[in-house]
Amino acid sequence: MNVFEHVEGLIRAALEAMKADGELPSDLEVSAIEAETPRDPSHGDFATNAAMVLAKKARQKPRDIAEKLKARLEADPDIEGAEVAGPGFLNIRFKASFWQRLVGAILAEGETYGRLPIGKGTKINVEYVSANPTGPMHVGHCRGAVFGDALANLLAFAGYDVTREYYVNDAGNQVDVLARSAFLRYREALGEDIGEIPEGLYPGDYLKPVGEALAKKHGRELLQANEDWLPVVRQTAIEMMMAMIREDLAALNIRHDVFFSEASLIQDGTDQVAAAIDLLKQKGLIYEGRLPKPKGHDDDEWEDREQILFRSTEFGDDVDRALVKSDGGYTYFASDIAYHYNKLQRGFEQLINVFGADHIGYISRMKATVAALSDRKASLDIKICQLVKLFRAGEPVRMSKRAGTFVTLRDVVDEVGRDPVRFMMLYRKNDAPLDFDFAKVTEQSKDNPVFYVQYAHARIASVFRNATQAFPSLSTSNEALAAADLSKLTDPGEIQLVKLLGSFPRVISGAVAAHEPHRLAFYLYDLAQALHSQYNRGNDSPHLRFIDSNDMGVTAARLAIISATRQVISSGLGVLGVEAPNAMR
RNA sequence: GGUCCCGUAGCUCAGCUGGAUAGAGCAACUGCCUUCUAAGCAGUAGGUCGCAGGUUCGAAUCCUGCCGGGAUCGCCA
Repeated sequence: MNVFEHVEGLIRAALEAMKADGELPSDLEVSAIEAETPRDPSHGDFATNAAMVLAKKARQKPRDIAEKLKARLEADPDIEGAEVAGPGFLNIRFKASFWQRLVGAILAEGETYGRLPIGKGTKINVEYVSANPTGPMHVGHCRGAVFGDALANLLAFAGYDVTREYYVNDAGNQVDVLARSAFLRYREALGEDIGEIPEGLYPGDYLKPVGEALAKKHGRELLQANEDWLPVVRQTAIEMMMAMIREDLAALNIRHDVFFSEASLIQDGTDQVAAAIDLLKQKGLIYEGRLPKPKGHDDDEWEDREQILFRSTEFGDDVDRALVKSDGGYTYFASDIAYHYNKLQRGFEQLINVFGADHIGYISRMKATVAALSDRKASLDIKICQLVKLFRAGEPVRMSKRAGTFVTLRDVVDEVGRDPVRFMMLYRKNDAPLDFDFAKVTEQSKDNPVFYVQYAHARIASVFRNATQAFPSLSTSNEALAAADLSKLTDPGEIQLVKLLGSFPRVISGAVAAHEPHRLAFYLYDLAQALHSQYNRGNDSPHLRFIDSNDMGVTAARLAIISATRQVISSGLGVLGVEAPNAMR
């Protein structure tokens, strides 16, 4: 049950009735009206802008429409009353019985509460992380990883058919550099003194195991003068790097469905890059020409040359893009075109890419690509995760790959734990920069929203443990609690909590539409706050405690509320990929 | 110089794609522990939503121009 849809339905029905009775023009379009929760609780449970939205087309004053709508709605048995306010708002107040019933409805829906049928099985591809397989992931990758994963969870929760995908950049220069770096470690593993790792190669110790594995498997047979060994070493190195990356992701509870190899685009005699470019050529979007020299930095290496270009400007990009390098190979962008063509061919109607802030400049060309390849039919949304600044007790953590002082994703997860990392990464809008302080994230206090939300869940579990002791005969299943006499729920704080539970589906639908999981994190914080608040009222006023040892009936009704609350917190944390514990340590 | 993001309370940030008197957490001040786990709660104080125009019943939100901060700027991945 989605209370907002329910209320909007009531309003639309009332408007239709008004049309039928001639109070509104019969051809009036009514779909734009909305119900929302007023900021000020004294304005009632819901406010609708219907009168103001319709006033112009109906050629009536907003307040007049609102008055007529008020009369219609007040006939509804669930509605306590309505008032016309301000320029034409209609504030609607529901009876307590309506909210009491909602508790039962949420319990009846159980785990499916909030799982809106928005996605309807739409095939959607979420590509995230996609870190180069040349070393361990650093903290910068962490945010995109968590964000992408939570977004994928969110979409799945809302009924999309989600594929979680990782694009492996296993072609091109960087993986050759990786191979050469690993080859040095191989020689080292065979007993050679390799000295300092030369500039331009990867110096990290993490390649030592690769060298050892190569030595073990191949002995000395790779020691050749020419570089025939390169493909072998490269493949082993990439495989071992990807294994390491998968492990790191698993530490964050992240598992992708597809690891898509860039190299596979041009393997086994097929050239998907050429095929994708051919398609664009057929659409008249490929031509040979010159690009203007980019301003801003004066490099002497600029070479004005005739090259093969994709007319991305036709789809909103600010300059056409090169597809073939001066050495004859495809550009990275050309591979990207092929890769996204491949995604489209696999039947995805919607694509989402999660990028780091350093890729902002690629948004318009990628959108142009998908628009061109799909004749503007498929949608591509690109979510940017801004940089994460690390702090340790207020001091920024300086990182340098050379000095070996860069902080890996694994370091962070091992130090502060999976749940705090995930929640903190999500407790901020994705395109806002994030300060991540080890001290604060590790602190188990109210300063830290993770524990605050988890504690609400644990506290409910604790109350249930106590309740079954106080009333051994009381059945605490959702079914039994839903059947309790919920009319005993009359305290304003209790009703307030129910109202908040009622807005869960709306939070989900908003977060899904905007592709913004952080909204859910903030909602859960609010919900936890309402729970703690009501719990604490019981300290000041014992008759408000969830457990009234003299009254099993009222206890059952209150357990119904907090059981529904537990359900929503559990579902919400589940989407965020954070554990919902039954006890805090 | 071009493009994109950000600018909201002393600090860190929300603000439900245009709604009413702009919210939360820290920090400050005032209360509350023989507790259904105080890892908490209630309250007070704190804002010209960067600036100036525009769009309309209505703008923190949309448009334009400035100011300030950041990212990025053929062929690299």
